[in-house]
Amino acid sequence: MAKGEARSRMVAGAVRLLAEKGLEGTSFAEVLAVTGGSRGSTYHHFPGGKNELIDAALDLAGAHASAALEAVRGRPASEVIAEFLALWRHLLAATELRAGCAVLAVTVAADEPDLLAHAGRIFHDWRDQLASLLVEGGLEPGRAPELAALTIAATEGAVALARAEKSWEPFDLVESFLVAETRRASS
Amino acid sequence: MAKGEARSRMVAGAVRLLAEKGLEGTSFAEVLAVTGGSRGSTYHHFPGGKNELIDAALDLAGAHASAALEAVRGRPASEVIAEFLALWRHLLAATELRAGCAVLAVTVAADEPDLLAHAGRIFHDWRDQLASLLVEGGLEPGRAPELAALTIAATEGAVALARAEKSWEPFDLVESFLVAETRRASS
DNA sequence: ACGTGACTATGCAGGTTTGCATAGTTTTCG
DNA sequence: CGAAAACTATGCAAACCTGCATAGTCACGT
Repeated sequence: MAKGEARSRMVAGAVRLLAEKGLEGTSFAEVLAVTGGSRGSTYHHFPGGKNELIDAALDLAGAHASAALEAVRGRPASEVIAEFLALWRHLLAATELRAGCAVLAVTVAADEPDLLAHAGRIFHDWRDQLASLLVEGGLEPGRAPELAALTIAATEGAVALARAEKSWEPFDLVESFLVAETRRASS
Repeated sequence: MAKGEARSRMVAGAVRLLAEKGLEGTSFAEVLAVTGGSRGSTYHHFPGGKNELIDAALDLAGAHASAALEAVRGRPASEVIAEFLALWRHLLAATELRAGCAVLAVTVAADEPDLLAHAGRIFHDWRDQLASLLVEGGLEPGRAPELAALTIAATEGAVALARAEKSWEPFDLVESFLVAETRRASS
């Protein structure tokens, strides 16, 4: 195995487990059962213990969405919003509505203030980045922070509702509203 | 102590702990530390174990919001939306942005399908009830399911973002948009 | 008064989790 | 080649959780 690959696989596995089973369901034992690593090397890869694993997973999840958004910089605002929703649609589809957002999972179960603050930074970064993309996509600058916050909040909630209800309906309704509203506001 | 009071107190304590510490943070030990009951009587009050406690907590949390909504039946749609948001604003204010939604906490951490389905039923009931209130409040019936789903999803997300960022900004932005949009759509 | 059901008090068993120790193996690089 | 660094393998301790057992106490109704 290449250098550091075991660590990377564990971090990716932690993101998946956070999304599907929540923070407490993301134990080292579960992560290793998914990634196949060795129990004894956990504190070699993560001297900071579980918090270091979760921190790395939050960064990976945050960077994943951030990179996907950056790929549509310059496109019309409604396409930017559609891309953000497509990210979550793919996650729901790939897991048959079983997975949600890893950052949200940490937010609602965080026992340590550090983890909660880390999740908060990622949400804040997403809002800033999305607002900037919306402005570049033709949205009136004064409305961008509002629509960015609404989109992220509504999408996170819609993913959770779809998971719990085991139905695409909440997600579909929220998606069509957000895309239509953005089109109206940026035309 | 009156008959059944210990049980009721434990259920209420479970709602608070779910909102602040998530599903796994809501252990019998934690609940009893908050409500003051006795460890030995847990399986007297809850023969079904922890799942019975969480089920009861979900019902209480669901009924609480449902009753508050029912109290504004007949009022204009924008006031109905404002009331729903006020529910969560009070929770955030009372806990200095530390608590969130108990139903969402179960959704993202549920290990048992039964608990997830129970959370889903509550979300679905909220959507149905809110849509009906919006129609009675003057909203065009075709738009009610969409606006109900958007409001619940966006509010759940906004509460989570506000908690994580320790800032009222996401909640304020989402609230002002939803109220304004409802006013536009129902005038 | 008395019995029954509701409740308390204490404790235990089996499992899981984190964090670490100790020893052995593989990889990498000079 | 040879040594250092990276990694594996196994296991252990302290803490926690759930679920239950056992015994004792209180309250209420008849």
